[in-house]
Amino acid sequence: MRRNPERRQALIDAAIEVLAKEGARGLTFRAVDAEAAVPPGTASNYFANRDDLFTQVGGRIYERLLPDEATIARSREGVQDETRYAELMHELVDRVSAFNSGYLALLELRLESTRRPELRAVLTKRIREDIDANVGHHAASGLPGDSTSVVLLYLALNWLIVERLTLPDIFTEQEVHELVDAAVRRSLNA
Amino acid sequence: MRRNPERRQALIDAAIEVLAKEGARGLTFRAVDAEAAVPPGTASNYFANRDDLFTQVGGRIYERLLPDEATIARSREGVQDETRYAELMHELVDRVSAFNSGYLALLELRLESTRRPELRAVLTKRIREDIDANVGHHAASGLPGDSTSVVLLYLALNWLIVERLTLPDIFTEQEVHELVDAAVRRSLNA
DNA sequence: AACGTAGTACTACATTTGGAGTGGTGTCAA
DNA sequence: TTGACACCACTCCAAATGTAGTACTACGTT
Repeated sequence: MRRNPERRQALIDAAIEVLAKEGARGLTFRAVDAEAAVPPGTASNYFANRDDLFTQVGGRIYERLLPDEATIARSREGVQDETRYAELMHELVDRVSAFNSGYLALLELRLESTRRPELRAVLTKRIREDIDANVGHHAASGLPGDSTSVVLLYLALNWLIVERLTLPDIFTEQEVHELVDAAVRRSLNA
Repeated sequence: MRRNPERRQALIDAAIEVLAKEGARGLTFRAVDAEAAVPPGTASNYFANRDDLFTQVGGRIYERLLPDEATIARSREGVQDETRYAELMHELVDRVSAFNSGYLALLELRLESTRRPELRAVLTKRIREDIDANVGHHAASGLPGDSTSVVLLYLALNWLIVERLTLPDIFTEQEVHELVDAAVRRSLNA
């Protein structure tokens, strides 16, 4: 088992792209090698088996989807009212949609996790933490709404992103925009 | 190309199970043969190629997820108020969750459709029709809320089902129940 | 009632594909 | 000089495809 951490990370990031492009079943050592532009056989040296590869990707993917420090800091600026909330949610949807392959890869992982208990455990942990962090962050921010608002928004926006990424012709850009606004407005109404 | 319609349907239904169990990449002629308990090579005779198989499954899956006539008729009975609406949404979530493999298969198809234009066209058409039908049905029912309510509910409940099917430990049964109630209540608040 | 035919089911096989894993060699740096 | 890693090549294995050939069944014809 090789230990070079940069190379390992590069392989995992390549695996994310492969997942998005080829699907879970297409995530093979050889495909990762090709995507990362390293010689065939390399991924074999870095991951014990496919299960291991999936689990490591599951551990990493979430880091890449979350906003960075600067973005989080920026989100705390300005008046924290409903309009601001909507603005933040638009940014969120755009940011996630922009890292297209990351989100698709996460969906692939979710489906794959129905067959891989270890992966499921990793994802469950990460996602629970994320939801809790969102609720906590919201509570501390002074933004309107309660914890149920946060979760309802989480639900609606997630599917909106799925819809946009998998079947982009269902909703127009305009409709997506209006739906984000409506989701914010109505979620906040306790 | 064989024509026996019952056999074809049995193969497609088997394909749905395979999709849910093995994922999109695992949907092979041989796997369908095995799942349908027919001799190997049979599926080859019924579908021109994998693309054809995907497309035909995409055409059928939605029929199996939609409520039957009796259920629709029943949904129109009684007072059509917010409480009733919530009741119907609980039934919806339970019904879809119960046909577990169907919903997972649809998710697999969505992801696969990013790679198969023909499949994407079929799914887009079906899902547009479904959303429009829901909006129309809602308008005629006398239930409270506007068309945006219907779509927001569609978004939130879809992801709630995804969450429940792929990572069942994220929300408890109790939380799922409360989220459905909250989603109905808040979506209706224009 | 016997026959012929068409469509389908079943079986077997030849071929292709692609991936896993490993061992050997080269290279670089401590 | 030694150890860790990159690179490359080769073998083995598993699985799927598509089709050719045979058997069965139902139905229409005479």
